[in-house]
Amino acid sequence: MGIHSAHFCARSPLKRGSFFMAEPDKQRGSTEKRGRILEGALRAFAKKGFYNTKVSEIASEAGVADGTIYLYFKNKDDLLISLFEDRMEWIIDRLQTELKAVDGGVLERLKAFIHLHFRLAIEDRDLAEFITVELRQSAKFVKEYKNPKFADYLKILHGLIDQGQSEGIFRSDLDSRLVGRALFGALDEVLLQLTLARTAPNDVKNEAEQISSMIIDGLIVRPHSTMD
Amino acid sequence: MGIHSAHFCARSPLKRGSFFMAEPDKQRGSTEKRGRILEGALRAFAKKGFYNTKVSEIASEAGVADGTIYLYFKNKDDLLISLFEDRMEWIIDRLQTELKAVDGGVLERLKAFIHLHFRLAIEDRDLAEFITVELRQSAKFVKEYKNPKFADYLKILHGLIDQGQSEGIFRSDLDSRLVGRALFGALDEVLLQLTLARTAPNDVKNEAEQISSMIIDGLIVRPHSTMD
Amino acid sequence: MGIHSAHFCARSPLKRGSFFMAEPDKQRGSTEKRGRILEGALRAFAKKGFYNTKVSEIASEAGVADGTIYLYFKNKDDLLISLFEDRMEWIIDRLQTELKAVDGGVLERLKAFIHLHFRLAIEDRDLAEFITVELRQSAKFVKEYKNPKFADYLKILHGLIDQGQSEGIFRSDLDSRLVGRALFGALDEVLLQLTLARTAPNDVKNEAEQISSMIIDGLIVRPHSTMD
Amino acid sequence: MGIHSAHFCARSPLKRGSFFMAEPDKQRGSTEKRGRILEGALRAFAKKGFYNTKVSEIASEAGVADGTIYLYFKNKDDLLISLFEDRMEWIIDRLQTELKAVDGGVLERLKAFIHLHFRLAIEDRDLAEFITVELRQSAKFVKEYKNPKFADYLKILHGLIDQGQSEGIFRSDLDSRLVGRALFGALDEVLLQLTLARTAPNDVKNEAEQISSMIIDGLIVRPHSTMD
DNA sequence: TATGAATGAGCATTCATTCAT
DNA sequence: GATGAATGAATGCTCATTCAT
Repeated sequence: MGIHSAHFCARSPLKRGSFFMAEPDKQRGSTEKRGRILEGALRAFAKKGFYNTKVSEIASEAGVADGTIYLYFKNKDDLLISLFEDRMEWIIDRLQTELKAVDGGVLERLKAFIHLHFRLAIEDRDLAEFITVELRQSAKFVKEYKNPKFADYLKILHGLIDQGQSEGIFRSDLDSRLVGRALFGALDEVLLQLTLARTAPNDVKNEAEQISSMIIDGLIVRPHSTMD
Repeated sequence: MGIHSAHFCARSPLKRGSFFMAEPDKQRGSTEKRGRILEGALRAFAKKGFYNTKVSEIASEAGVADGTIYLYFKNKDDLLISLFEDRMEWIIDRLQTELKAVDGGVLERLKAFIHLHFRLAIEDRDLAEFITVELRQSAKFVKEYKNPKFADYLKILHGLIDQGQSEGIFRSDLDSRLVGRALFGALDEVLLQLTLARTAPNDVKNEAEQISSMIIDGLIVRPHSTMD
Repeated sequence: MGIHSAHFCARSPLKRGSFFMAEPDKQRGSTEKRGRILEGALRAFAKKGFYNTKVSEIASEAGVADGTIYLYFKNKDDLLISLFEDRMEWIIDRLQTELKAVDGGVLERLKAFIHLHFRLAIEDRDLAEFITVELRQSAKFVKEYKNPKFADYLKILHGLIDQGQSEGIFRSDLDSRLVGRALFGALDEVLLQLTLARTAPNDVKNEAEQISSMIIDGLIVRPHSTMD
Repeated sequence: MGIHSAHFCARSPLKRGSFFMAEPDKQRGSTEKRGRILEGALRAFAKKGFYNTKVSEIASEAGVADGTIYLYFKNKDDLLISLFEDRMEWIIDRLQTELKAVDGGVLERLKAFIHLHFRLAIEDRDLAEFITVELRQSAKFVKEYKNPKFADYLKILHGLIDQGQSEGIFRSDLDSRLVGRALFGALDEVLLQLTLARTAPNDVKNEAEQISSMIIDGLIVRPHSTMD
């Protein structure tokens, strides 16, 4: 994981900075252990996939005992779901922060969205592999989990499109939810290849540009649409 | 499976053309059983996913004994891979046939490709679910399977883009392989939603139009690109 | 199997030499097939042991279909037992014939017995391995089989000792059944080594001499016994 | 198993000698469980043979769960091999201890060896049955196990013969390894009968005397050998 | 809290036996 | 009789989960 791993823990671990180490310590110790388990799970799931990863492997990646995992998570499924929630929450937070900082209109923010999507993947390959590969399976087969955080993620995309449409920048003959889906699918599939092939960061940036260009050009209003 | 199931068997089931039923009969008997098992597996995998499907469930879906499966497939992994090969082969055959029949240029053929992609999904929902959900996992975690048939599929898409580029119809500043991937990703993700939501066929057609329109418009050469 | 294999089939396969091949053919065909299965089983059991040998392996060794085996034997256990019966019967026949031909007293016949025991093992290594390795297991665990043919074999040995005792040549303070057992055990164990090590025939003869000498010298009446 | 079972555990169970029961406790707990499993396996193998014994039967004999067995042994084969190692080690230890205590020459020690051999069998019938019946099969068919502990056992016997030969007490025209084998074979076969027939201890002692006498008299140097 | 030994339900796979041809 | 595809009961082993310490 390395340098960036701490960034990926949504449950802000130590924002208080109290002067006393008495009782908060235990709190932090716990939270830190929970975080270690999630990191271990991420690493393991990225490497071997959810179904091929043993709970004991996660434990050893995390440096805790098998049983400890069950102090923080109900079961293996819950661990997977929690990992999604945690990472997606972090991703969403970051997306929103960075999008807010974008200086420009909807078009620039959509481009920023796409570039950030790829940038996150470069920063944490394990996370990228995990999400690209496990998201579909788990959404469908891990109990009845509805993956609300992923829905939130899509809502951001969807919102951008909506806004562009109401501002008259994007074609309004397209269903914004559909466009969001398609865009996510395109990004996700390309990312899958990038992570599996362990493409170099520079190339990744280039690919992001291309995807961005291809999609955007298809979305902007123009005199003669090819809509048949 | 129903009406269309027969269409999805790549091993052409009736090659005989002889007037006598002498020896082909035995051949067909076992080919048919192999086919039944593949169908059962498809149904079961679509319903519960590869890892949650028991071999005995596949057997009972197929109407054969558990042990029979091992007469036709080495193990559960091999069954999954064989199912991919078989269905992808069939899809590719059909794609090629229908694309050849398209009256028009590259643009029309790309549109036809997209429509056919969705049409196939409507014809066999189980197949659509199976491919959208299991393709990624298995490509990565089922032994070292490299999924050559899927590569063939992508090659068709990739070839269309290439041709469009050399004919000056599509932007040549885009990497055709990347575009192919992105397009597949968009189609696949949208299909995933359609199948999971069990969307009505009419809406599917409409969605295909939109995706087609959105993508195409981004690919054609126009005076002012937004390429940043 | 080779040259000697035919010798080991107790059910005399074709001693008649009739001029007509009409109906005897079927008879002989059957008997011959039964013999082939027994030979295949012997080879397979010698190579991999009863429990590690699949019925289908026996079938393929014998050049028949799996199901054919069940036309001649009730089940796998029965095949094992029949093989014992058949081979032991043959061995016993040969022992009795050769012992009858021995020119000399009990002492010479006991020596001949020991030599023949080893000689048979050299003639058919598979048979030797089969009997040394499988006899104990099967005697104990294959149903309630009491191995009457093996009892017959021991009776010959036992009878020789008895006779020697009543003739005053062998010590009569020893239980003849016990001596028989011990002698068989010694021969059997040494043979086990010989067959596993694939010792050359010449050495085998030498070892037979030694065993014979060692045992005999302990059995004959002498002025000062070490009986404690 | 009963009274004597504890004796048969080679891993010396009480190495502590400390006054405190602090840390050895855990150690002993798992060693004890390993021991219970070996005892259960011995009982089960003696009763039904290796191939007819289910792992779950061993578990229930040992009073542990099926899975527990795999915490201590790699698989069923490993359990068998471990059982051999453990029991043979114990037997060898005891043989060496008792032989060292023998007051007398090689002759007395050989007699002691034979008597101890039988005595051990009476003390633990299951062990006797297990070794007499399973030794051969397993040596040959359980993986590539070479049974080094059994080789050690034979070495003791072999060493006794060697010593007797160099002291001029035993005939030196016999190969000591061959004599060792033959002697073991005789003892083993007689033991097989004794255990299967559940002979009374008194008779066993008598039989040991006879075997001992028969063999010894054949080994000592005498003016007129029958070596032919 | 934390541990990790113990549990036992669960499952892929095998293989002796059957039976339609 | 002969075949060998089909059967399905049987079983070794795994691994998520528990719980005594």
